[in-house]
Amino acid sequence: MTSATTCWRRTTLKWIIDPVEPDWPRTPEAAIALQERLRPLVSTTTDPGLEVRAVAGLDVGYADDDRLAAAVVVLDAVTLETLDEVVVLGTSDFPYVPGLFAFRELPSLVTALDRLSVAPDLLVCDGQGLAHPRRFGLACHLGVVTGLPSVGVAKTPMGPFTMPDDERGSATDLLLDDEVVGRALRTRAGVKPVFVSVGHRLDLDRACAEVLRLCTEFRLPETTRRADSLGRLQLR
DNA sequence: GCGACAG
DNA sequence: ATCTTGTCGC
Repeated sequence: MTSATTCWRRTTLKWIIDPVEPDWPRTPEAAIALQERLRPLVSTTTDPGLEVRAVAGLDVGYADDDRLAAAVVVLDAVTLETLDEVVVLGTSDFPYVPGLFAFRELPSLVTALDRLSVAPDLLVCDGQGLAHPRRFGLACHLGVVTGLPSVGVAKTPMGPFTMPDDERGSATDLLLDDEVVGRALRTRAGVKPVFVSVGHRLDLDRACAEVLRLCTEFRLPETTRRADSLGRLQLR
């Protein structure tokens, strides 16, 4: 059982849901059951007073063996100055299964988040949020367990989509089972779009606006890029 | 049944 | 995810 409304550890972040203990799934069946149990907790509305000052970028890099590096960077949302960084070395215990991606990366990411000394206002995750077969991708899972607003930014879509216009900022709906689950967002002209979906405590418009704001120079948000290079560096 | 399927 | 050279363009 997940123990609700208790702190997992007492640090910068207070965990709304016990993130991994004691019943962390070890089988696909148990993982799907946990997703379906947590899915109703997802919120798609933005707090009226939400101000994103500190943005966290999360990414996991893999080595040749079964080692991985979970990296979290916290940036000033305006200046993009680094406020905090944490890297955690771990192993991949759960196989990569589409739809269960979170179970591979979430434990190490949670450990990294727990070691932050600056609390972020928003989590920018490398993967899907609601654009997921059970509407509970990595970004939703991280959002729900931390209680923080979160957004998923994926490099490839889960399903078919229509290509947005070439202009930066243009977007098209991402549909799954006749339902809008996110957007294909052009973050830079002449470059493939990214696939944005709500994770938690955010509406889709705001999610896209926050992502666009972080894509100052490249296709991917600066948060994701920094976390990626930090993890890559630590793996060597 | 078969293929597709975030990283 | 990761393995990689060159190449086009700002």
